[in-house]
Amino acid sequence: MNNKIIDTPTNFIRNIIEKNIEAKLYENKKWAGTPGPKKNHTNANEDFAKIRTRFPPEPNGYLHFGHAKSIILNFGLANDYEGRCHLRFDDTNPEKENEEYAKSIIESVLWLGYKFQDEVEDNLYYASDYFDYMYQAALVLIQADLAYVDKQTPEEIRINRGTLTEPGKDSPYRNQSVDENLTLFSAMKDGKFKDGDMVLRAKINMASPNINLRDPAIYRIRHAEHHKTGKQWCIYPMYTFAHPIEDALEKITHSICTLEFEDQRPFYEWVLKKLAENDFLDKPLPKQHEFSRLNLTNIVLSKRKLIQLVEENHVDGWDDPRMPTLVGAKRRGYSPNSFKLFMNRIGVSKTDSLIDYGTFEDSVREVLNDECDRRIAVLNPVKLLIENFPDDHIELCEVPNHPQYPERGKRIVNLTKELWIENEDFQINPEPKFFRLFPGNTVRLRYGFAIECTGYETDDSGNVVLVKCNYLPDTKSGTPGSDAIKVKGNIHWLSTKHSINVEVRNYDRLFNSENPNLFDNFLDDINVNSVSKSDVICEESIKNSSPGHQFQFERHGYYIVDPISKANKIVFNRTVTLRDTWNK
RNA sequence: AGGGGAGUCGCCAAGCUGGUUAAGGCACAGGGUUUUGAUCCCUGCAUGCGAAGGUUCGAAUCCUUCCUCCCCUGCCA
Repeated sequence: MNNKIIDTPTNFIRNIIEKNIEAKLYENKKWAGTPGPKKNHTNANEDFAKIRTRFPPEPNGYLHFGHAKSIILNFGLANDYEGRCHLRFDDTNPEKENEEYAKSIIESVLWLGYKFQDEVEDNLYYASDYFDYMYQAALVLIQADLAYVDKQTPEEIRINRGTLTEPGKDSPYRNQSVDENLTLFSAMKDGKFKDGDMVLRAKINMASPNINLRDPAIYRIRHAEHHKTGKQWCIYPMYTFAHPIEDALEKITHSICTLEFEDQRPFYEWVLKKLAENDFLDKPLPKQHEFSRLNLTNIVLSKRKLIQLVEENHVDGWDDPRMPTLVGAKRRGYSPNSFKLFMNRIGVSKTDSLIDYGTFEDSVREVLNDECDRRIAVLNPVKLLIENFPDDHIELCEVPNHPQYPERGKRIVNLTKELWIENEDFQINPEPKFFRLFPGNTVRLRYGFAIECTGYETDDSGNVVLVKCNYLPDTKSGTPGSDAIKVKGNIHWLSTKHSINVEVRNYDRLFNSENPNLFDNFLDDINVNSVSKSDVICEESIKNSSPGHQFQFERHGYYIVDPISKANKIVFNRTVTLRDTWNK
């Protein structure tokens, strides 16, 4: 089990890294201990980290399952190849980002079990900490006549960019002098212009078949307050310009992103190459590699749609256990190891894929089977009366916490004359192959006695309200006589006098169809029955559990104590049911 | 239509500098163990690698043509 979580199968990125290491690409890689341009690193020692990767979220939302894939990939690579993985906030757009998101992101990465700060170094970074460097990098490009300030309106820029099949047209400002560009860019920085008045553009090729190379904008004017730098800046670098620089300053070796950035790679390389040629950055330069993003059935993972679900109250907040966010997963009981096992199972490639949600749930079951102690709960109770049982007798039954791990200990559950059993465990007229309770049949009360069903009572509408039985005195579990009688059925039970009520919340898929994104409006596909609440009977030992405690309710599934639980009312979220092949 | 990617079993995914019978996982089917119809353990599961040609003693791996799907025309990331 552990090995399945730790041992990651090979993939194309690991192959690249191994080839790079073998080619001694990073033998003389310098690292000053903190990020910086070439002058900071040249006299530093060789980097002790064999490779460096990074997870670079924008702090404008909560992390979701897709991010988990990236986190596990990047941190996993660093761990496996004696490297380091940086957590870097890509906060280059002041209008969308804030500290609350950043805080939650940090918590989620830690929750998954990854560290970016230790006694050796602190690798928590903000792109906004590099704004000075980025400004310098822009100046380097302008001075090399590789960037210019464009006074065209956004509309003009759009029109002159051309189309997918037609080349663009050069801006009338494209051949401004270096001095003019320097003056203008400086004025931009000093707040002399309004948002959108002008923009700094890289000078590459307006006729490139790759639209991303048609003089992309690299700096824009935004008179906005930044969550980290306040009002210090009114110009901000674009992602496409900032990202390669961030990577290079941090001496990242492998910059791993999703497929939609493939077209961007030539520009990523252009920026690095030009800045290295002009002595701003040192080698080895980072290399970008792209993998396909995670797609799962019956959920949505686009940030826009997740925001909509929350803001329009289709769910109860970002951490609603139905949400495919990491904060939601935590409440739902999807443990970090579940994610790791799942990611190892699906692998990393460049193929577009759509993975069945059931595959994820299977990984959850496999991990939770090991991680969770067992408890007893009767979800849908009906009374069972043991007619030949002494009225006030309490039989103490030893119950193991985990059938495969005796070292996890045992607990005592009280057996009495009147019990709760599962409604589904009794049938008046048993269907074929049903081997639980029915009149005349013998089953075992799990960890207790074998019983024989002697009859039942119904109410006026024919519902069974009481099942009657006799117990077989010499059959108690763990005693020599217990094996004397063989039964096929094994049902769980709880004493009506020694049990407590708890609330259980059952969750189902948030969307009805495999791919809600195919709907004109994905909300039309929402599953209106994705949550149901019920009161259930639980064994007494559960009352000392606190939020985050997770159990398997035997024969049912995995459940986790929710933070909204009160002392007198514990609330459980159902993580996932057990596999059930009975109905197949 | 221009550019960039991808197509190997129901779902993933190795292999792809050509050379044993095309790894592995999940799912599925059958059998065994089991005081959870759970877990666990066995066994089975692509003469086939998007299609058609070609090169070769030999091709999923090389060449040609074709087909399908995804991404790109933000002063978002």
